[in-house]
Amino acid sequence: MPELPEVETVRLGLVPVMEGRRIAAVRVNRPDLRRPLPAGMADRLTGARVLRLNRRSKYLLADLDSGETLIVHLGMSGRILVAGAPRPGLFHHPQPAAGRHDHVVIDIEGGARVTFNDARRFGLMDLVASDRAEAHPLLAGLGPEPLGNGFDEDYLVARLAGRRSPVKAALLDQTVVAGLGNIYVSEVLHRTGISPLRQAGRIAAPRVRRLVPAIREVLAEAIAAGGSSLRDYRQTDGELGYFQHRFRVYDRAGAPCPRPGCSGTIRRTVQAGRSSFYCPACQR
DNA sequence: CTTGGGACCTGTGAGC
DNA sequence: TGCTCACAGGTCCCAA
Repeated sequence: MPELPEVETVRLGLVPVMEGRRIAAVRVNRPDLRRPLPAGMADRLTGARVLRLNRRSKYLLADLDSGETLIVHLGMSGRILVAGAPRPGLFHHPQPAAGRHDHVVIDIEGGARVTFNDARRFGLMDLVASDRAEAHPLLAGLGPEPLGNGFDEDYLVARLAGRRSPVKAALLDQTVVAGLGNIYVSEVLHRTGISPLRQAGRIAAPRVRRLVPAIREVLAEAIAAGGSSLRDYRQTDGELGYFQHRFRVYDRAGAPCPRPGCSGTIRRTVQAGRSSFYCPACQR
């Protein structure tokens, strides 16, 4: 579900309710996510103050004043929703009913309630010492942030050189660049006129270089749109993202290619078990 | 080392 | 209405 833009949108929604605030209470309804929740998580979180909320690739990282960092991944179907708590002194204002897959509920001092909901339970949480967070096995192997300084044209040319896998797979490889997923790879390849089927190492360098600004553009536009909502994904206030209305190829099999002057038809194919969408007429 | 395939888990929509 | 199948924003593990 959530790729980098969706996770960044969630982070932006959580910053105002979590940063600088103390965690008042934590309830775990189901500890068996993709991996078991860390031992004693509720106790280790309770009372800690959130210093800063960061993102690395598709991971959210909450640095706590306890010296630990909470790592959260949303998997395919994970959501984080924020609700205001009942206001003291007022007529009782009930919290929204607990949802079917509300696995972890975090109450923030001052009244906000942050709920982690994940139907498929491919998401995960872990707690690590903050000074060793980057070395965490989940994070250590990640490639550069596509919106950061460590990602540029020369780097990508070098990383794709010699690769025989399709460029679709190469861009989904989180050690090459961290944060792209199935939607945005398809969108980037359409914008650059590169077929997802093309072998990564056999794309001329000038075309590889064009991928870099295209990746940055697509991600930035999607973040500005609050991400893409297909099924599960919501912003933290429950609103849908709206970048799905701007998809040029993803989930649009049979539709005419939106590229000006192109008369092709969007096609769906399967690569490594995942759908790819592209225009066979203008993507080569 | 790289690459592909299956596994993990639940929900939804299409087709019969 | 009810069943079955395909498919879904991700990642890990294992075999070739």
